[in-house]
Amino acid sequence: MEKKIDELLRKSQLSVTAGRRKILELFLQQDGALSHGDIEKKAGEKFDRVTVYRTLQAFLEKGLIHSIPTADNSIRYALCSDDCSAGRHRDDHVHFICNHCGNAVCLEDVVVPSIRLPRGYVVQQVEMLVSGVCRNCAAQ
Amino acid sequence: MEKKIDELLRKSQLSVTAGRRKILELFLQQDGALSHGDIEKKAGEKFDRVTVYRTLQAFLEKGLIHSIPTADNSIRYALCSDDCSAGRHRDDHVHFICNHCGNAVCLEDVVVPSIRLPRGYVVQQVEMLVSGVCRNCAAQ
DNA sequence: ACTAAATTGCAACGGAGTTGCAAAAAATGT
DNA sequence: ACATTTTTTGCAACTCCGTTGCAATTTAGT
Repeated sequence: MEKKIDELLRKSQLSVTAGRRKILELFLQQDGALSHGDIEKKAGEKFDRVTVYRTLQAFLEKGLIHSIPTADNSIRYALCSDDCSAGRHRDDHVHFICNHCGNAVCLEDVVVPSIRLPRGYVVQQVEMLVSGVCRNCAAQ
Repeated sequence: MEKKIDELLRKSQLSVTAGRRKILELFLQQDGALSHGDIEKKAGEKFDRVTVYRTLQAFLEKGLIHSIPTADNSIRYALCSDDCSAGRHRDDHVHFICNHCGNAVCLEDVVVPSIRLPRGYVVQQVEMLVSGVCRNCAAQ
């Protein structure tokens, strides 16, 4: 695990530091998405707010994570799949947010359907955000 | 026009005030979506920030407008179609944001396609956000 | 191990959004 | 039209989020 984390960082051309290790570990332990606040809480008091911001920004730039916009204006982040990097970004899956537990997850298997826009529009990115009740919450 | 505005407000069970008239007018004059900041600028120095916040909140609650989440964490608001009200909300169209001019518009004619989620998930709302280049910007 | 480059923590700042409260304006009943 | 009640507004103050500059520390490369 330790190895894997350091490898991932190096592969993304990021210096290996305690903060980045810890934050990347949090993402790997979690199958859902994390907000800045989540990370600050889970990381304990060990890192400065600013470091968390800058780490997330670096991860974003290097294509380690991608951001998920939400209706309540609180951006979440989730690990990208292996074939993402700073250059190319494959991010064509649907995002789901549970209105009950608040968790956000990537539904990697659900591909965003293609759509036709009126003529004249150029499509660059499509984001599909589904909210409802997740599997865990619905089961209760 | 004046008449129409007052009627709309009354229909939504909102007291008619200068601020609400003005802000609703801005939405009617505009075919795109407006952010809080846009409204403050366009309304001039006439209204307090707080009034704008509270007005938007009131409009949201009464179903006059709906919010559009964006990737850059700046919520926009757009007029709802006529058949929306505090009770029922029909909001099944695609939203488009231009990366060039920054404008956000509702593509009322483009319906969000239905999707199948893995079993166990309960879908309550689907938001589809397309970004790219809008008709006006692409034409140049 | 040494040096250059990158990262971190701190302090400070600016912007966004919220709340309490008194003054002002709108709605209501007569 | 007027008085009363209810709602809305503006102000001040506050919190929270995110950013920036800078000095100190840590990492990477040789």
